[in-house]
Amino acid sequence: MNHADLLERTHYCTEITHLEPGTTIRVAGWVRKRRDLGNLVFIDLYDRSGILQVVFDPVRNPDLVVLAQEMKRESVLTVEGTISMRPDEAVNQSMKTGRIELIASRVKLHSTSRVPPFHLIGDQEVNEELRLKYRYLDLRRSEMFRILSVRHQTYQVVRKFYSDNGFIEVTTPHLIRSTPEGARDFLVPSRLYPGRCYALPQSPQILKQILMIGGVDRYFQIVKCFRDEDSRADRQPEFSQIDVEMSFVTRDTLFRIHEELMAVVYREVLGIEIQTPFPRMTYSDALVDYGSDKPDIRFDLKLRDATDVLAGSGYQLTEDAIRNGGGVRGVVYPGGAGLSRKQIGDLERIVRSRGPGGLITFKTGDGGELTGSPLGKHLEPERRLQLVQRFDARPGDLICLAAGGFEETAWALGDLRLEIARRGNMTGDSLKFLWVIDFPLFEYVPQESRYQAMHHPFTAPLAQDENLLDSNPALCRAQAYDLVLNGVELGGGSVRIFREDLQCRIFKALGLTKQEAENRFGFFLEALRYGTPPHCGIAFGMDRLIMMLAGTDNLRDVIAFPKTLQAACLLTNAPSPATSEQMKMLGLKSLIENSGKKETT
RNA sequence: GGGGACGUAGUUCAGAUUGGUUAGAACGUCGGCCUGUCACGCCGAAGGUCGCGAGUUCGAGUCUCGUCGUCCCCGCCA
Repeated sequence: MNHADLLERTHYCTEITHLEPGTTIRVAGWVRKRRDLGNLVFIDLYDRSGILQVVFDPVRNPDLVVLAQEMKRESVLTVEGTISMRPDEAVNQSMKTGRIELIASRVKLHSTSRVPPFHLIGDQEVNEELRLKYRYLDLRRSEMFRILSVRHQTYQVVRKFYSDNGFIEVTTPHLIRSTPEGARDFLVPSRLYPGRCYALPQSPQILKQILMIGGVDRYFQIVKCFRDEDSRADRQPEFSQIDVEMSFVTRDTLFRIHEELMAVVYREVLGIEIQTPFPRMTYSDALVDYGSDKPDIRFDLKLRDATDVLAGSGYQLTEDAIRNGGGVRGVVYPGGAGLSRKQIGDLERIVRSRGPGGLITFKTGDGGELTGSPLGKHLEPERRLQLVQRFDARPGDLICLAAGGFEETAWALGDLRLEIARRGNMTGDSLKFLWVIDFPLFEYVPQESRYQAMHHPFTAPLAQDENLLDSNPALCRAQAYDLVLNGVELGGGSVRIFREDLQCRIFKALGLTKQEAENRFGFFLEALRYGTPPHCGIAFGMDRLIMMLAGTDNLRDVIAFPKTLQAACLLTNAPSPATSEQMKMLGLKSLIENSGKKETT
């Protein structure tokens, strides 16, 4: 019985548990599964809320049974029926609607479906390539809707929070002028100006600062950003940021506001209370203690320096490192003395990939004695004891040492520290927020023999380091900060430069001539001359924040239509070749014979 | 730009170390039976360019080279 007038639902499938048995309702959705017992037919109907069992009973409605028996998976229906309590023996405890069912009385079959190319139910892992190609089917899985829902709630909470705090959301353009430094730009060729291009924003950085000069005072935006760099599991070429800028406030006020933002988001979205204020750590301490600029402080495992203990041992690896101005640092692997040679080899590979020539490991015995490294032979009992004490190593632990320059050993041991914690399941389920502050203003690029801005070139130096700008830029620290959660960088920002003279000194330290600075940032330098308020800002990776909230480790899962690692969209087959007409209109000529790789179908 | 893993039925995977008859399983699909199922059950059937292309060989899913695609990492990502 196809009832043409049946379309709109009165309830979502699972939002009926409060209704009285006997109530007539209409639900609409997809056939997830059919169980045909010959005459009696059950259909699991689902919509975004979940599953409801619909009963087609030959006694009450024999015509409907025939229809139900032909119903394919993923067919689309509206069903009218009455809510009924299930017989006691037929109650399904594992379903939200397991105590009730819908006795169908009228049904409209809206559309049918081909057999889906992958299983929409069950725990079976599905090839992500297929999921992305048939994203609309993937999105029908309840887990995907849950994540979309978390994302939606986060957007609402964030917008309300800023609005309540006097921020206004301003939309900035996506077709902007390319400003060098930073990531590779996505370019959009101009038709009206053949040969010229717009760039898609890597972030609205300069525009939001100009909004401050424009007196907006408190700005925010949830905005798409584009960076033409290689992807990672936690990086997409196109991503969303919560972008913020505010005038006439200190860094501490910005911190307080955003601690509150995180608290509100976790409270409203997940019902979790988090503790504020967040601890702060300097970049320098982070590197020394954790070998990272985004330390995961859910566990301790601090790095320790053992240079003084080992100096003069006569062991070549460590002696060379110390002679070359480096040192020996290490981290302890609790209970790691039982590791096999192969397992230790895996650890060594992590260290080597960051630079140090090798990993020196000592197993701590019951009596505190050390075994397992040729370095041991070079150490007097006194020094061995010092080493054990330096690392607070207990019997059964493994002391892991790396020798080399400070930075390379720090980063290497930082990676090792994370691996040790991962293997030891040491992270628990806590949420550890952390501000990392006082980043270096510049980093040296050896290949180009010049400095480049670590954050971006509009970041203010620490006041007390300003005099280092000309004399020793490498030591100059910035008023830049990152917010880190459980070792994941959620966002970062800085106090900005608002004086033209200081901005010019920065450009000079970056090796830009007056002319070059004028060419690249002239409009911005001009703006700075017209009364710029002291201001600061921050930007959060919206997708990463949602990853954390949703508890997934794949950024693609929190984006409705993500790109692959090769920056392709498998659903739409973007990018696609431009037609010769399009190219001509834009004044472009391709150097590639067939406009690149073949398009897949 | 570099390194690594993977690609076999619609899906998830075996088969590859040792090249050799007709490439298997589960789920799904199709047909039949079944009135309380919910991983329904029972009986039966169909379904394969072993990603693609070369090469070695009497013979290649298996070995070699190339290529395409997906994932992971380094570089890169102010």
